Amino acid sequence: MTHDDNGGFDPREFLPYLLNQAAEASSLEFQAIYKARYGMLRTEWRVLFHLGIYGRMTAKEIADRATIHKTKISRAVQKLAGRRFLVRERDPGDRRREYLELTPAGRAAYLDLSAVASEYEARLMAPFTEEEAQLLRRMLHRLAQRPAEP
Amino acid sequence: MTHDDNGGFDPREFLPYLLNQAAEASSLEFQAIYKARYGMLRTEWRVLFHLGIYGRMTAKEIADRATIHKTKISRAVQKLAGRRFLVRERDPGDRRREYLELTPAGRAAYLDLSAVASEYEARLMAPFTEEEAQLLRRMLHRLAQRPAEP
DNA sequence: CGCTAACAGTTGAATTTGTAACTAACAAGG
DNA sequence: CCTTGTTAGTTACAAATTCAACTGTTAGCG
Repeated sequence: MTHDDNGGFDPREFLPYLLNQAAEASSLEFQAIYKARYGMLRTEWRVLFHLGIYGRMTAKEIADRATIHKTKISRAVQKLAGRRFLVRERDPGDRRREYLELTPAGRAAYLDLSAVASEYEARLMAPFTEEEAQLLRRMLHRLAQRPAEP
Repeated sequence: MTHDDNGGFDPREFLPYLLNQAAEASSLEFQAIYKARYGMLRTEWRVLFHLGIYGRMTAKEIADRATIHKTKISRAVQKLAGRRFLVRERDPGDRRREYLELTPAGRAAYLDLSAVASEYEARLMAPFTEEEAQLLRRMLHRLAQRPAEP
């Protein structure tokens, strides 16, 4: 043997690595769609989706829900506002905060893309049974919880 | 309701999104370790691991096995070589190719990190049964297969 | 009040990544 | 040999991401 045998540890079976590969592969195709149709980046459609689903909210709220850094949100919001997909409105009660809301154009894009996402997801899950799919979701949710800092 | 209800579609349940969150959360802690101890980036430790496990091989072989773009490999190899974690040796039979091999320092880093990775993985999987863990792996492998282009 | 700390959001500079084009080496057919 | 095509690996430039510092605003508290 020309190399170490470290107890059968295989980097291709390392969970964070596997998760990464699956995540990348599974977003590739969908990414191509929102990029081609609306020139959006990933963070942009995430913001769009959050506003589409939950309605009017601030950048901070989106950042917390989606666990996206605030600078990414800030830049995504700028682009979406520039394309008239959303409007910003300062909160009169707390002038640091700014409410974001989709315009009709933004809503149309959201509806279009969420329909595509739905079909896409169905195709991704097609090889699995309903039980498997549910278990997968549960496990991913569990893994996504960041361990608390002391 | 102040927003659209799009057939119950929730971005937080969208599979590519969930995979991403889980992947990010699960690599965060480990990333901090190899970054702090060895100043490595993700691609760098992947290259290190591959060489540690499979021994001497070329950049192309690593790229194929790990599905990492060759430019990333190239830059990772440069950094690892600069830190004397690996040595490069041109193949006399085909002078385009270059064999990569860990130095003792590289091997030490690999052994250290693979031990950490092993424990880390065990902790990640601890909440699940053995059957669940195996199913998760199978599903991730399946999802990671990119659909063939026509 | 008046001071300090915290917060929402933005910006600029440094890193990192992605895309394309490039060099150097080999291979195969005429 | 000599073109044409392919491969391994590198580099240059643009795009995206990260990190730190910044503005403006509110909150807490002596």
